Amino acid sequence: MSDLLERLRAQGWRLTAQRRVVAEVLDGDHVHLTAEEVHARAAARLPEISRATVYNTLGELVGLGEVLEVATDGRAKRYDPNAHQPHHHLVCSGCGTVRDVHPTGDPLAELPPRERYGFQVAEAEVIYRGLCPSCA
Amino acid sequence: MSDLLERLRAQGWRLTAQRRVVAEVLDGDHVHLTAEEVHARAAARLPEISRATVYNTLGELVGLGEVLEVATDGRAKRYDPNAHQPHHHLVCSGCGTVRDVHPTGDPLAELPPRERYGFQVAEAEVIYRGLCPSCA
DNA sequence: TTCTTGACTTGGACTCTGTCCATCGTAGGA
DNA sequence: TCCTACGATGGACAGAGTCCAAGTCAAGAA
Repeated sequence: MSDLLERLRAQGWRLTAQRRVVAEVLDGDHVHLTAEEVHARAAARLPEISRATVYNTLGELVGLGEVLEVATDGRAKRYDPNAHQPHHHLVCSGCGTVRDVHPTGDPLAELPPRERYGFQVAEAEVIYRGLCPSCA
Repeated sequence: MSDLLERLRAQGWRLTAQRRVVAEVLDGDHVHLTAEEVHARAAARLPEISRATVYNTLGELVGLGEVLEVATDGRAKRYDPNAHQPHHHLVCSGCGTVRDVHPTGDPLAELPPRERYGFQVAEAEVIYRGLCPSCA
C-alpha cells in the first residue's frame, strides 16, 4: 500500500489527504468497491471529501494502471486494486459479490486469427456468473 | 426473423406494431445496438414509439432468451439478437464496434473447482478488447 | 520558515441511461 | 362488432458519472 503511494509520488503525483484516503480504502484482497462505496468509506475518515474527488482519483489510478475498472453488471463500475496480477472475476448473480479467480488457459490464445477480424487484440476479460453459497 | 415473431406469438406474446418494429430493428448479424439506437431506428419507421416501450420490449426479449444484453463498456448496454448460438465479443477500444467471435476452448471448463469458492457457476462471458482496423 | 503557484478539491449543475406510473389505446378472443 | 386485459405513452424520477468556476493547499523556491 505504502508502495503504491511511493510509486505514485515517484510519478509526480501530488500527495493529498484525499488521495491517500482513497488509496487506503482500496487496499486489500478481493476488494471490488463501487465509486459510491469508496466515497462512503473515504468519508468515514475524511468527512469533507467530495464525490468529484473520488471519481477523479479513481480515474487517475486506473489511468496509471494501479487499479482496474470492472463492469460486473449494468450498474456502477467496480474498482479492483489487484492490478498487477492477471486474474478474472466470479460474480454472484444474487448479491453481486465478486471474487478474483485464476482460470487455467489463456483466453487470448484461444481466439484464432480468423476470428479477429483484423483487430489488434490486446486483452481478454472473463466474467464467470453464478450463485454464491449464501444465495444458492 | 418471422421465426422470432412466430415463436413469441406461440408464447402468448401480443403482437403490436411497436414490438414488431423493435424485433425488426434487431434483425441481422453482428447487431449490437444500444437501447437509444434501437429507439432511433424504430422511431424512423414508427415515429410515435416511446422510449419506455423500447425498454420494455427489450427487457421482455431478454427475459424470453431471444436477445442478449451485453455490457461492453461502462455506458449503455447493448442488445444482441444472436442469442441461440454461443459466442463471445470482440470490442474496439477506439470506436466501440462489436463483433461476435467464437474462441476455441470453453472458459467454464477452465475454472478449477478450488477457484470456484463454492459458487454454482452457470456461465462465462468473455470480452476481447483491442483496436479495429480503422482505429489502429 | 515563509512565500508562491499551479495542481487539487469542492459542490452544485448537468448529462446519460434506465425505471416507474397513471392514463390512454388496441389486439384479438367471444 | 364489442370488450377488456394487456400494452403503449410520456413525463417524472433515480442512479451513475462528468463538468466547471471558484477556493484551497502541497511542495519547491527563496
